[in-house]
Amino acid sequence: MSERRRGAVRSETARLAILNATARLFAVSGYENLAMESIAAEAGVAKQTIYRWWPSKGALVAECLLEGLLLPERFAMPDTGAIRADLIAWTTELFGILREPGGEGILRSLIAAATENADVGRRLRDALGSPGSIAGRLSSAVDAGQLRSDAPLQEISEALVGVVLLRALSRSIVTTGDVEVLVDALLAGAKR
Amino acid sequence: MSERRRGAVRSETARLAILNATARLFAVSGYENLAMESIAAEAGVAKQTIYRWWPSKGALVAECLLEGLLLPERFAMPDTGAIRADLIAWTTELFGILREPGGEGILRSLIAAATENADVGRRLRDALGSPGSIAGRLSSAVDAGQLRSDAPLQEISEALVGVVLLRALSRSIVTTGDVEVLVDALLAGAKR
Amino acid sequence: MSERRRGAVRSETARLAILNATARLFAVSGYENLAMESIAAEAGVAKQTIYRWWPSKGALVAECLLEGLLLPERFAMPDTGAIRADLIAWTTELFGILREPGGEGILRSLIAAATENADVGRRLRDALGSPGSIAGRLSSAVDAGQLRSDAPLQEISEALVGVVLLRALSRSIVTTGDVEVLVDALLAGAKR
Amino acid sequence: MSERRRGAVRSETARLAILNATARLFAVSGYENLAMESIAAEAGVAKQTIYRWWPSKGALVAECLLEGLLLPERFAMPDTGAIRADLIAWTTELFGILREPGGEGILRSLIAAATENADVGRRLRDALGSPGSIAGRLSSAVDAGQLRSDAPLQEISEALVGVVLLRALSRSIVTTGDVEVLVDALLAGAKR
DNA sequence: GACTAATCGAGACGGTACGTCTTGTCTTCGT
DNA sequence: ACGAAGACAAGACGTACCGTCTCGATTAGTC
Repeated sequence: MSERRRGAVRSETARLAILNATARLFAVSGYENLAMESIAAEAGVAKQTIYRWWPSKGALVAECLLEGLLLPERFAMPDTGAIRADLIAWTTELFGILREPGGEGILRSLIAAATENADVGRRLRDALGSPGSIAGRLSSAVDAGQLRSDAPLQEISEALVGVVLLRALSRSIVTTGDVEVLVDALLAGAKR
Repeated sequence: MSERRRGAVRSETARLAILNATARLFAVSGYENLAMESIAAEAGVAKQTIYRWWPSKGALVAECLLEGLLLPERFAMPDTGAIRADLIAWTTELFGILREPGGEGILRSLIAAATENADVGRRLRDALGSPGSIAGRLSSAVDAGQLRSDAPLQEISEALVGVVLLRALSRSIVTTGDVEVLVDALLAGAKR
Repeated sequence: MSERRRGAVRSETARLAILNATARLFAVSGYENLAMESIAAEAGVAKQTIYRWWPSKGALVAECLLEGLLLPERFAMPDTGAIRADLIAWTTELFGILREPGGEGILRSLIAAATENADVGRRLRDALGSPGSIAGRLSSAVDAGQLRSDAPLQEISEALVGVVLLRALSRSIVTTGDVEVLVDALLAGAKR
Repeated sequence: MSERRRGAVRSETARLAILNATARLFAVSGYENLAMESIAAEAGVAKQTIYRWWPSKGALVAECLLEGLLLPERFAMPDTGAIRADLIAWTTELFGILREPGGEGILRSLIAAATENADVGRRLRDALGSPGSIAGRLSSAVDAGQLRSDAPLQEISEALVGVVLLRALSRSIVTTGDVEVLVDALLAGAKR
């Protein structure tokens, strides 16, 4: 016996307008200067419609992140068979955000969001180093016999992403050579 | 002809009261909920006295950080001669913040401050992995012949600290075993 | 050819639930703090069901007033034959509202409703000084030869009620003696 | 020894801007539609500056009333020596508000304000029938021997004002003849 | 019995205003 | 000149209601 719901159904139009407005304003203003009132105005939506479905700015940004609206879609891990080259390519891409105009700000804004909202934190880690990307690639390298079967894949993933975060926070200049050194340092103990 | 300044001189009492009030409230409320008005009230000082000397909340927190008022004082790098054991001890200490009640919040608050203020970012990196601590220890291990002379010391430092940040942001549970695996992974390629 | 309407008929249950909920909440909250949403909730009714039948809060309160749900039922004008005594008794009863705990608030709330809604205004005047009560009693006193036939009955009625309103608005303390003085003042010119 | 205050002093400019903005918007919108945000905007003032000094819209309107910004300044009681003529002139003036375009709305708005705020109620009574005006005039008529010394001056005053309020609430049409009838009815028992 | 309309409870929606909070500047007086 | 006290403009916060609309269920004539 189904417990029938009653009343109007959630408007998908409004939901998408809100998420898109959030993504657009996030890119422009960053997390700190992102105002719920502006999101509502930009989305052509009442503030209460946002608060009805998301408890906080953090949760809203988290959902944007999950929907892939905040970060470029290019973080697919390549798989050419050569694990070192693939990692370097991927990490270079990742560091690339920091080199773009405004890219550093976006990443720092995401970090700021993550400090406020646990979901953003988890999704940030996953988005950058998700099972589908880095960890998966590493374990397929294990299968291919390129890495030792007891290599600390998780730690290597986290270290790579962690360095990116630290560089974003400390406003360090990122050079192209850094990537190779870092990848080699991390792979050193994992190679066969 | 002396270029003597005139008028009252900056009150050291007020300065210390402000810094201490900031540190106290920071520990209680975190960075986001830290209000300048509360700091002024807590310090028994006028708001203008804060703004006269610090341009923003971020700068104020940065100075607290620099003065060692925000983080426990125990991050001195040990030097027993055994680089692996020393790194494990130090990293365990570092991860220890995350395991303490409220410690995770403090670290996340510092990260939040770093996203807003470049000084905090730089000082956070230095406080956790400063030349005087980890980098210095690593280079003395090189001198002692324990690590290769071309070992990527900077990258190892940053990876260690980066992992701590990532764990703080993603609210991952930190186990004691993680530290050894991480240190071994990072030292693998650096050992002689 | 019957012009009969089709479809479900208006629910009397709902209508009564709404009126009763309105009366109940009006007594508790007053007119200003009376929310349509609360009425709907209290009545177990959808908001639309209210708006389908009443155009506004004012109209709803007006109907409550008309149905006698808002004011005590005791404003029947006595008719003992002695016009002065009857008027004093009735006016005392009227002033009595102001002396009861909360009664002043109810009257003020009705005045507030009257400022917004013409119907409430008219019904308030009629409810307090309707032909069936004060004006009728006065004209029967004329018939009985107690009052002059050209006595300004309407003005006397309005003055009595007006004084009650003014006292309610100005939060004046009402004493028992006031009533006699007032009635005598108003009857003075009307007596034979 | 004076307990000297410190800090900036209240800005008279802001105070006047707020009161004038309130009076202007009150005349246009009435009490119900008078928004604190509009007042702040119209006055070029922060909302907090209003709330710092007045606890509510009612209190703000009360002060406007006290400063004579809401009602025309013409309610001075004439004193030609003839009490009946003076009373008729004054009451006609008073009823005049109701005959003006918008005047009825202003009076009803004031009544609405009075239902919310005790000060407005008291000041409304005083503004319309203050000791300086009607009650004073009546007692000088007593001195002049035109009225009996035991005439219920207070009740006559209140009845006059009360009728005006009732007419405003019930949207009754006010004719010129009404005034004379009313005044005569009230003076009847007071004359020598 | 199918069709058509109107009602109902539920509740999402775009809006407006609320009263509070914090920021960073400015003003006043005392030291 | 500096400090405390604190008023100020600006503007975001999250909440409360408004009146409208959408949804599916139900009810009552009409065909």
